[in-house]
Amino acid sequence: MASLTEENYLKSIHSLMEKSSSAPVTTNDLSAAMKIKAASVTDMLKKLSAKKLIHYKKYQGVLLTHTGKLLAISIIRKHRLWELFLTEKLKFSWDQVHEMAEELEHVSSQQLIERLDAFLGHPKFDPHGDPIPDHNGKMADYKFFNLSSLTINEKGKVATVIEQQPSFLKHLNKLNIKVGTTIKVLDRVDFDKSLTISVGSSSLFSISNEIAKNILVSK
Amino acid sequence: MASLTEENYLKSIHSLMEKSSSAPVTTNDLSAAMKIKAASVTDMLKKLSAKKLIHYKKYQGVLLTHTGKLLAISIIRKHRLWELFLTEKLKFSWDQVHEMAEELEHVSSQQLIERLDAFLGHPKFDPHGDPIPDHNGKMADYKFFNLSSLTINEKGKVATVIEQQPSFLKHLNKLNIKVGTTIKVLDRVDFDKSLTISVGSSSLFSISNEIAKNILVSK
DNA sequence: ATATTTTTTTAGGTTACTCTAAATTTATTT
DNA sequence: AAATAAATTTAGAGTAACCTAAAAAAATAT
Repeated sequence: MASLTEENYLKSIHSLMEKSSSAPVTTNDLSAAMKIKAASVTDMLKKLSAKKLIHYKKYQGVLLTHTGKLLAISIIRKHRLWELFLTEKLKFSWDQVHEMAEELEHVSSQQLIERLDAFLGHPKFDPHGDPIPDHNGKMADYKFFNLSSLTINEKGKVATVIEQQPSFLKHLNKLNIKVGTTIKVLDRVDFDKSLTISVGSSSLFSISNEIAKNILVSK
Repeated sequence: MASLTEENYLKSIHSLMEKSSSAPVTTNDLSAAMKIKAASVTDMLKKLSAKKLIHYKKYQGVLLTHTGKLLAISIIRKHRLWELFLTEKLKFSWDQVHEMAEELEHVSSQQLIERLDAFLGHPKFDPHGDPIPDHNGKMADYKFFNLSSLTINEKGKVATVIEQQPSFLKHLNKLNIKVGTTIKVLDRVDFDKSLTISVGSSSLFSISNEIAKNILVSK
């Protein structure tokens, strides 16, 4: 239906709309975000408008139509599920996966993405803490932060975890880490990215990056 | 380096070369196989020749150069690994996976495919019994057949299995099925594709399609 | 309120890949 | 070995997505 290029435009429009509090997205915004010249953007906007995926009036910027938004969200869903697959199953670190997911998200099969979702256990957040839309496009309208991304002395409240295996959850129990626990990052070892953290108001210990990157916190 | 389209041409040339015992592949062969008009094929052959991926002389057909062959094999490697991922991890049946793999094989990251290979346990054969090239491009030069693809009254000798989990292998032990065992398909139930088979010269019983499709035989 | 700057669009061009129709080369038949 | 048929290539054109340069509209400044 929509070409790979069209999908990328829709995705960019969506993400710019999210940032700038639902104001119309301008041609220049898109040009800058996508690194494509404004004149080319105009061409594509006409095309997307003809397909009724965006609302577009000359010189007035764009908004997604309902259909356009659904399509954009379905691409975001694919992107985030693939990112999670890459980190959780193929053991990539969460800073390596974006570009690969940019390619994988355009694989068209709907069935594939539903099976992937099931394979991953219907996850709610990607490795960056961004919510994964469900197959109806519904998702949490907030974002968490990866514990391993906090700066030193930053605090966070545990919101959810990525890895859901019993062995991992049991380990968290042992460390007294559960949803709602406040964690403060006190130090980070450059070599292996392991963290020294304080949990709650008392205990203080070190955890590996492997563990940290599976914990999502709110700030 | 090579575009998606170029990759598809190389792949087609390779597979036609395999079939027709290394005779040069003709423009018409490619045109038929790829469903692209002969005139367009000629254009692309010039382009691939300029890139030194094929040996091409007007009216004489084409052969892959060394570089071209390596590239073709690397795409086949990706294709077959993705097929195996789709059947083994996402539980697709082996007749559903070809088209999806056609898309996935063009995802460019080399690292991704190496990790996928490791995740799948460095498999040697895809769900159709075709050998999977290793990361140097080496592979077995023969093909097996999936037990579930045999026709009734056909016999096969067990060559290898796809699923390598201990629980599966233990089950095969119980059934007295091992590499070298001769299996004859006596009946197939339409409803669930389960098979009635005779194993060796004596026992006769029924196995599910789930099991059959993980067994590769030579005829 | 006019002049200037910025943004956006139009006009015309390029590249990759495809097509049809016509011309050329090779293969086959008599 | 010439005539015919089949395969292949050339020529010319179309589409998608991009570009630069120039024109037009909107926003900003004086």
